[in-house]
Amino acid sequence: MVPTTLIHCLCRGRSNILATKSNLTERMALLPHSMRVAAVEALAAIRAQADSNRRSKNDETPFGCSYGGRGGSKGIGLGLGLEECGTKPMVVHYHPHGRVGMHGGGLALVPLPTKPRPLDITKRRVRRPFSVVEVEALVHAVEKLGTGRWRDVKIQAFEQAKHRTYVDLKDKWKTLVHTARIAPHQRRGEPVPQELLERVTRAHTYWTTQAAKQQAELDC
DNA sequence: TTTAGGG
DNA sequence: CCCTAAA
Repeated sequence: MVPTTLIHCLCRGRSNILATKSNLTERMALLPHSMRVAAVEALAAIRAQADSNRRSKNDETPFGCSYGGRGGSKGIGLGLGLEECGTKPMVVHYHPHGRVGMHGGGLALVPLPTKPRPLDITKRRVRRPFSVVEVEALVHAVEKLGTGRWRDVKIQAFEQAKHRTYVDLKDKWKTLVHTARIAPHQRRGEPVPQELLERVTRAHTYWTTQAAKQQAELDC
């Protein structure tokens, strides 16, 4: 099994370059190819900077560190000693889609998280993209029940799908509304038929208006 | 537990 | 997907 999100901060403390070199290599072997390529570049760049700094300040050597990240940034990186960057510990983050990266190629140098990740990636559920069939079922249910009864939507359209909670359905609806608004080329994953997206927009507009009317009644 | 939204 | 304040 190849973990897609690396183990939580595998190397927190400092250690010499020799001890972490193999460490890092092992971890990188588990990374998807795209990330591995970026990682090599990142490490080379950071190492160069670290070497440069060390020459003038006789600091400690950098250490390898990889960990599971969130929000699109898969943690891969090289932690640098406090003095390495002249500031605080930093690590190179690789962003699959290069949105946040500032060094091109989706790379970004960000502060090394000090406090333990609040989430045990161990408990995180495996990703399960909604199929078009599921989207169809969701849209159908929302068209009839509305946007504020996810528990009912779950019971009526996903009763057998034990891995789809009503919160998941609510979240999916949110992304569907968003998907319907952005340009097709910005969408990812299995394409959702345009007609289905139109129904999403329809239902969304309808139920939003409906909720507004309800509110108006309560106001007067 | 369910709703509702931000993370 | 996760986290969680409110209801």
